[in-house]
Amino acid sequence: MTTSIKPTLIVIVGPTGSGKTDLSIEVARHFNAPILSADSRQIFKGMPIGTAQPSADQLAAVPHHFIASHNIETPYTCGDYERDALALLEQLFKEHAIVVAVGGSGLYIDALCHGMDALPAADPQLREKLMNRLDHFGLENLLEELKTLDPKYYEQVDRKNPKRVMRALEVCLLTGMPYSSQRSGTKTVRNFNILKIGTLVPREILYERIDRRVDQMLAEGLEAEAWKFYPYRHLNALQTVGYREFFDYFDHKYPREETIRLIKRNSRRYAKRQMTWFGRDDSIQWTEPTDLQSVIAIIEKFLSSNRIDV
RNA sequence: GGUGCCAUAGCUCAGAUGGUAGAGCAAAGGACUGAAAAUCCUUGUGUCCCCGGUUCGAUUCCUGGUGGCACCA
Repeated sequence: MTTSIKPTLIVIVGPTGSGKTDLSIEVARHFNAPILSADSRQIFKGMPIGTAQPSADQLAAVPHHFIASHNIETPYTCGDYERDALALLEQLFKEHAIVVAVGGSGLYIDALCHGMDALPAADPQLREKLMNRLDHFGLENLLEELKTLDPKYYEQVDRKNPKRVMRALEVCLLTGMPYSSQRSGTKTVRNFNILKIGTLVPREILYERIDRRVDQMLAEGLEAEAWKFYPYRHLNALQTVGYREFFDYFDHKYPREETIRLIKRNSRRYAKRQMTWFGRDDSIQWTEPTDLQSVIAIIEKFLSSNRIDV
């Protein structure tokens, strides 16, 4: 007896190195679901080692979307992701009751699950102008204009963070309206159910795993992968842990040993930031990622409570 | 075995003519609406090796231990 056929998106989140990928494959296989990646870096082509993309076997085992699908030279943002992912989901839900989303990019997860406000996308020319102003006249100069155009946001913005200030100013200038007046602060309700599962690993163990994984990446040829991108190092896609440190190494800023230390350290710091981000989302159910049975139990319970027939 | 030097934060070390101490690195906490693996904010965590002595007061000076390093044997 099936009444509701509202499809379900199972969202697996967690810090880097916590076992999201392996878990997502298992869950996807168990429910015969495709995988939608929510990772701002794995989406790019040519970065399999540095971004720890799923292995060839894993990619063959379950259909994946948004893995190695985009070119590094084409800028891609969370807004693009929301649009593209929703369009894809609409297609996938025609064939599947369940889709598994996995990723560590908190903003992408939020864009997917709750939507972004209808703000204008970045305007490359304006952004360059603002960056020039920042370089020549300093952040104060930008803040002064923001204070005039959007006093409300000026009060709440992180005034030491150039990216925040520039984006706010950018929106004001692009729309002729205050940035703050266009931020709804509300979450879009999707026409599919969402279950968020977080991969919980004790920090000490996670950090050890990150260190080991970096060693593994090096053994697999991270340096050569980074070297290949050296000419493209200024692209946003390459502002990525593992590559940046090698770029500096190629510029002889520090020895190789230091490069490795920094990659490990920065990966740990990245994981920490992810934990902070996901930690405040109380809709996430945290579980031990290696305990597949309990993860499946959580999902089954959710499905039955939402009266979904699989 | 002898002599000398050292012992302070997780690590490397600084310091106070005696008033319970601070840098770098590491780390921790946080923010986050089209760059998000980005960007930004905050925070010093301490039996100053141990037992005594001098002193109003010792992590600081002194005796003796213990551990480490160097040199001489």
